[in-house]
Amino acid sequence: MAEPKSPGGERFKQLLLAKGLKYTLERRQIFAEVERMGEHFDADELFESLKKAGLHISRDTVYRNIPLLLECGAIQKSVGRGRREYFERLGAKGHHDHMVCLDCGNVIEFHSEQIEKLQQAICVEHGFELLFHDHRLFGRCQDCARGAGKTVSRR
Amino acid sequence: MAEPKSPGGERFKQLLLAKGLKYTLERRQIFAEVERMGEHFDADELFESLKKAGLHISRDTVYRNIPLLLECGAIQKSVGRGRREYFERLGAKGHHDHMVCLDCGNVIEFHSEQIEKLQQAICVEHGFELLFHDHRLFGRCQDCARGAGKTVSRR
DNA sequence: CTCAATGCAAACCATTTGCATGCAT
DNA sequence: ATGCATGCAAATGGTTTGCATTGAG
Repeated sequence: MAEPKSPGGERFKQLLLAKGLKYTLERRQIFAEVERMGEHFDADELFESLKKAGLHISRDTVYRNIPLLLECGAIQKSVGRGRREYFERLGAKGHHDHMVCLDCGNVIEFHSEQIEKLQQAICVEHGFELLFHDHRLFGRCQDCARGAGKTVSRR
Repeated sequence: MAEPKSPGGERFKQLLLAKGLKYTLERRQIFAEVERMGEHFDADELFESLKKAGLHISRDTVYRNIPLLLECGAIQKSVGRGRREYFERLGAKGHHDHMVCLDCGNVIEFHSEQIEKLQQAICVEHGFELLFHDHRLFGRCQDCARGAGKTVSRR
């Protein structure tokens, strides 16, 4: 099996190396699958995807490697429905954050270079090494704000 | 015990009435406790708070009433660390955000007026009515960064 | 060769649900 | 009276962990 050539793959490998962790076949496969995944997914969907691809990697291994994927910036936490933790691939599209409509559940993506920079500056101030972040704005989207407060649908 | 005089309390009562639900002592107490809670909390913290207040309301009842609190706008979903669902009192003032150390779990608070303003501006751009937000930075705090990264401690 | 990674199964634990009883309406 | 609400206990289900085995370095 070929070495991953994507820049993300390199970063993943570097992280493992730097931490003295092993660059196993499973990790390569999980990483590769992430790059094939849709934009949003949860741990179980990733696991199912691997299974469908004919690989036999246990769900546990997927779970155990998610922190590493987060740390190397391959994925970021995302907004999910229900109890599951949702993730999001950080592809060519790059990093972005979310506005979540509390009424209809709709998610709008946004990105602000300025905010990213301020964030980074704050971390430097505190001697904090920033690995990834989670920035969500909750409120009402244009449509729902117009339609004005009916029942607040949960879930 | 006096009737709740807060506007939120009225709204809560109205909602129950409108739905043909009962305005029980427990519901009154839960609601009152929410108004005394800090800005962010989870179901269990709310339950513990009630217990500390000398009331004997079961955890289940707290859980069962959270949807109603959401619906009447007393609280909104927030995001917290770990597996628990976090909530946030609406109308709470003085929002601050957090840096979470992935190694030691330590939480550092920060606040940036500039970021808040940029956030607000982005929302206006999208016609999004911002109610509250969640902004967390994950990484390694000064102490842990110095001690250098070995184990990927989760949690 | 050594220690970390994996798979399996069992454990966890926040949240949910079924059921009998208890109250608000 | 009527039927939703509560408390208890047991169930759920996503995630985590212990342990024996495998495999990367």
